[in-house]
Amino acid sequence: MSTNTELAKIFTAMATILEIKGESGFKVNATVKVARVLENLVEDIATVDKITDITGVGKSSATKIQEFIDTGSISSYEELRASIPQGLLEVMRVQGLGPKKVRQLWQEADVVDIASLRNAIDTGKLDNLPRMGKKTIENISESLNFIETTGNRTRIGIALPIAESIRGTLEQVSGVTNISIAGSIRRGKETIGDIDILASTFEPELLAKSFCELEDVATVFSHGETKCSVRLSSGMQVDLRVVDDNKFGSALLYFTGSKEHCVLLREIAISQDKKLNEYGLEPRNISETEEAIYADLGLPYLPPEIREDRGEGECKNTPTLVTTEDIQCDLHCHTLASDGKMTIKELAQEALRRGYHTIAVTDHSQSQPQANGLKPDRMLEHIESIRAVNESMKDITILAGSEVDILPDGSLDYDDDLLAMLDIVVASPHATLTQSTKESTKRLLLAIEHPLVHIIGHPTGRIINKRKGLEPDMPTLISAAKEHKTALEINANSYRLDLRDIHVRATVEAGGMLAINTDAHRAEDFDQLQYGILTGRRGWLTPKNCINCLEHDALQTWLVRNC
DNA sequence: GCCGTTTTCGGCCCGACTGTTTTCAGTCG
Repeated sequence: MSTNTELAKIFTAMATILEIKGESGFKVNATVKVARVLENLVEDIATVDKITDITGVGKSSATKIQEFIDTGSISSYEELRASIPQGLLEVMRVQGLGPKKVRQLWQEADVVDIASLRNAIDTGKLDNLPRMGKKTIENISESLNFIETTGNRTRIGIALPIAESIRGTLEQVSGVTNISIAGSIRRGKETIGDIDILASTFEPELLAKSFCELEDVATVFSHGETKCSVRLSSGMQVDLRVVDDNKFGSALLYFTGSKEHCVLLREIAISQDKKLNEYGLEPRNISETEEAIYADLGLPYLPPEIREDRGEGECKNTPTLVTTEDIQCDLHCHTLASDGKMTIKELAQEALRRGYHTIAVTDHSQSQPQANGLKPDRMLEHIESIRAVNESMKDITILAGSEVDILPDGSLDYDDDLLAMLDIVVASPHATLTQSTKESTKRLLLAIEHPLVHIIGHPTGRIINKRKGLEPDMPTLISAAKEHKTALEINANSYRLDLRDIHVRATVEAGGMLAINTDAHRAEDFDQLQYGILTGRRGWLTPKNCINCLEHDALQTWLVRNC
């Protein structure tokens, strides 16, 4: 785990412990903020000259961070950790339990972890506690069942289709005038905590009823006039908010978040003697559209994907972020030759159907036997087959390429003579993904510097919620990629989304090039593009930094630039 | 704990819903 990630976890834990101990909410918030800043930091915190120069990190936190860098631990954190049972941090994750109730459970019912909480419920130990009625205990018990069976946040590739389906169903309900997905799905985050739907309607009761009676609903948490919460049988929580039609913009802004972005906007409002909430921006009572609210605050329209309080408040103009319509080619796809399900021709026809001018066939190299990776002699035959199909199809260019393994020592899985015969080389790490930062940086650096490599495919090899992947020194890689004109891939597969958003942002700021590829194995995999686009947009990616947005001839020029 | 174009002290975003109360605390987003 990188130092930044480790420290972010420590500060998050510190904040939770402080909460349980009843410390000031402001102190808790400040600590949470330090954790967030560390999570979003691209460079290794150990390499930062003056830690207090980072906004949100003051003297006290900087001292703790420095202590961790020097010694590998933080004494005040260790003391804090020892002051409460460790299992209480887990208990805080139970829906409906906040710091006050957790403290009460601990001090008055000896609850120290999930198991003892379950036991306390089963033995009736909670029955006589103040403000702990039958319903509250029932709710805790139900949440406990849920946390015991699941846990992770949901990948956007799962959550977005569900959200779209719910939105589509509710849109048909009589009286609905406006309906939108909000929350972290609208912002395109790689994982989603719950689904937020915002609607306005002439018949709020009917909409709420329709929502709570959706086929997949397993539990109804709350069923109010303006807010309903349910859990689906899949475990996902869905919140529906109902607002007046003329307040839709301010409500959409509010419920899209992020929380940090909304705080930023309210602070900007306050500095202008205005007041912003989900009902609008006072004193001029602006609420109909998001655009009007941003305009009254003196800001350009900020797309949902960049609403993370990562500097968007400084924007003078709306950034021109990449869209799916800008994408003109896919440069990382598989066929039957390795582990894909399409022939070369089927792949090209699908690309044509999507309006692409170019498609790259990049099957696996020899070190991927489980994926039917091609030995050099098969690769040579495959190149011939690709050229033949390319000749036979008029309206699309089919590139003969390979997804070549970057071996653990940084060498490539084919020799240079073979690589030189290819139109495009995507070099990707697949195995030995537990290397140290030093080893993985060296490994990827060699591939970036290789003159025959065009793109580094899924640079870290992470699988969301499953595999951490490599943790190379990204600023070093980004700077080398710019220098050697090697593009870094955003693998659009929703399991991967690798590079992740903050590294895309760092690449864009460094002036480097990115690719957004679907890594398609079947025709429907092209639909994953939307997740890569969302990740790109979260990284402030513009079409001019994305090679998939190049016109046909410009792409050809880019491909031969180093050869 | 963090921050500063009135500030190095005194603020720090805000409203809905639930369950338990009988006027509101706690949680959530």
